[in-house]
Amino acid sequence: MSQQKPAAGMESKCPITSALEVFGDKWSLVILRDIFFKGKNHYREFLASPEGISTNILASRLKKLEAEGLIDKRPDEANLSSYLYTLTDKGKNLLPLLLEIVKWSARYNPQPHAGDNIIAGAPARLLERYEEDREQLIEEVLGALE
Amino acid sequence: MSQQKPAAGMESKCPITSALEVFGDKWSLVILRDIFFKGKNHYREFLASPEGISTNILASRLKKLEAEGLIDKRPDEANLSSYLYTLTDKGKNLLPLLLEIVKWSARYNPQPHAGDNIIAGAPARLLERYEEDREQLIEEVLGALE
DNA sequence: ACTCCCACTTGTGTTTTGCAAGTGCTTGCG
DNA sequence: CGCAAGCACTTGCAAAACACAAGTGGGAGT
Repeated sequence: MSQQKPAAGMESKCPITSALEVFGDKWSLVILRDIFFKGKNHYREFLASPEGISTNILASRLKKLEAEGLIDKRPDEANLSSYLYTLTDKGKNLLPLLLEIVKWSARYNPQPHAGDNIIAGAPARLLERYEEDREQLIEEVLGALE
Repeated sequence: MSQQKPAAGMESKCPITSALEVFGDKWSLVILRDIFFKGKNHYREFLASPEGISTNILASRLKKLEAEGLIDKRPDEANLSSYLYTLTDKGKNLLPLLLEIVKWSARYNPQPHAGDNIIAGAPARLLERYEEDREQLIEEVLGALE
């Protein structure tokens, strides 16, 4: 079920192409960002993101991300009528990629000033730390997910 | 500063969202990959990639990438009826991001064996070098673009 | 002048996405 | 219990993006 294999008879693909098949769409990385940097875990929280993902697209993306093994879905013990979406190791290992995106974007697509989230709100400090001590920053962000 | 709610039509965007608006589609990174790793520079070369991009989509992506300042378009001095598409500095600085994708993909989406391109063909060696001496690898790939 | 090659554009059908509304299960409350 | 409210979706339909095939116009070669 969680096994990912190249379809039979399929041309072998380059790493970039196969990665794009997993998260190379408009919404997957936004969802992962919400988990990594905003501490979101619920369907309703992803829906509330300012980008405004549609309910059907969100549902299908969560299903796909789970099928690809990037996230796990389980009942929320604290609220039995809802579910928790959390990163698997495979998903967590996308953090360096996300940080490279933030780094590039901070350099070339500077934003005026944003409010209430770690990456939009404090990219400069985050990136400073990224340059200084990348590994520890990664550990720290991952630690905050628990 | 005061926290700013996303006002109608003018919400401040996070670095990830704004980056995805630039290259977060099915084809942009494939085109950039062709330039970075396959040394391609012509419309017809991008068209010949095994992924099979459509002519209209390729044209629109090249236009968009140029508009975003990731690539330059200029006449090919060696063949005046065609154009060269080359990376700008802004585009070149996406290399670390591409390499992170390759790294993640090599780890979690392993490919059997591929033929004739640097990343699909020799990801292991490339990534070994990435771990050992990231900066020099980046310099080297960029140097090969000249 | 005629034919290639080249970088596109145009037209048409299909797939993906966006939006609004609805569904079914669960929970809290009188 | 009965009922409303919250939750995670699903469904139906319109709009947009995309794939595919064909065509266009300019330049170069012969």
